[in-house]
Amino acid sequence: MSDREVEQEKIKTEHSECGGKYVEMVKKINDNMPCEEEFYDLSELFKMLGDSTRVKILYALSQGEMCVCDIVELLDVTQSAVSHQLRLLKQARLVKYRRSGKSAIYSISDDHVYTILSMGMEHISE
Amino acid sequence: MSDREVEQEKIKTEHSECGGKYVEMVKKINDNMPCEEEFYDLSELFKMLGDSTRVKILYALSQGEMCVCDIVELLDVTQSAVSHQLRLLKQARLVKYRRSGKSAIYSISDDHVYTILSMGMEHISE
DNA sequence: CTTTCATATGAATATTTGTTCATATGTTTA
DNA sequence: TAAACATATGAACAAATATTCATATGAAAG
Repeated sequence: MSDREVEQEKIKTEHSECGGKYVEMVKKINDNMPCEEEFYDLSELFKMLGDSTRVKILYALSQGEMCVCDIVELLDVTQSAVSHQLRLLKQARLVKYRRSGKSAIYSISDDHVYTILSMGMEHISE
Repeated sequence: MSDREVEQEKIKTEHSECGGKYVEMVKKINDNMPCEEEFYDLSELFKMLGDSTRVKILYALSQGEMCVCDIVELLDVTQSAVSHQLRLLKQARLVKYRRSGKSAIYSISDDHVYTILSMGMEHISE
């Protein structure tokens, strides 16, 4: 009996306590549950959007590419703080950048980011 | 001169240092910038999705309503932890619940939540 | 009315995270 | 090459957060 089957048995038996109304459904969901890593990645993605400084940066960049000092002006945040957050956003591949002379020009890395942001904005305006 | 106008002047003058290529754009964006509160709410929303326990809970509930002990079975998390997280999700109005006998039955509070989740999942599978 | 089951919650703890400060890197201009 | 500017980064600190443990509440069954 595989670990998975053992787990299934556990659900069938132990779970019957609380009415058992949802046991079958839970069993079915359990079979199609995304793996740990997917949930981790998903939460990491949202975590990046879960800070107001970063969300402001992303909003700004959603209006067009700009350099770090533009962002510093636009938001009321230290250059250092912006730079640290940009590094995180870059690591998460939510933004990309290129150098142009003394400046570093940042931009949103793909449209998905913009879509998720808009979805969020739509949601909160209710 | 209003505070806003003073701010505008600051952008025009101080900002000209770094090339000035984006000054006009930044000025324009600054005019249409959502307020602090909106950014706060937006980041709070995403913060709720930015934890793997909560994201698992929401995924589970996206498959259908279920009681706390179902969630505990499905995820590998303590009943206490689930309960604490459900409280946060409830406060953020991402889930709602009703009582049924001894059980508390939770469900996703509206379709937006499901949409945002799906968007996220789509994004990470690249 | 006492016991049992399902859920909630407060306090404590450990970890994560964001900002600040100082300073380093890299690029242009004088 | 030195000075000025734009950005990046390491270390330290403070604040926020997630889990655990113990226990409380609340509902149903005996």
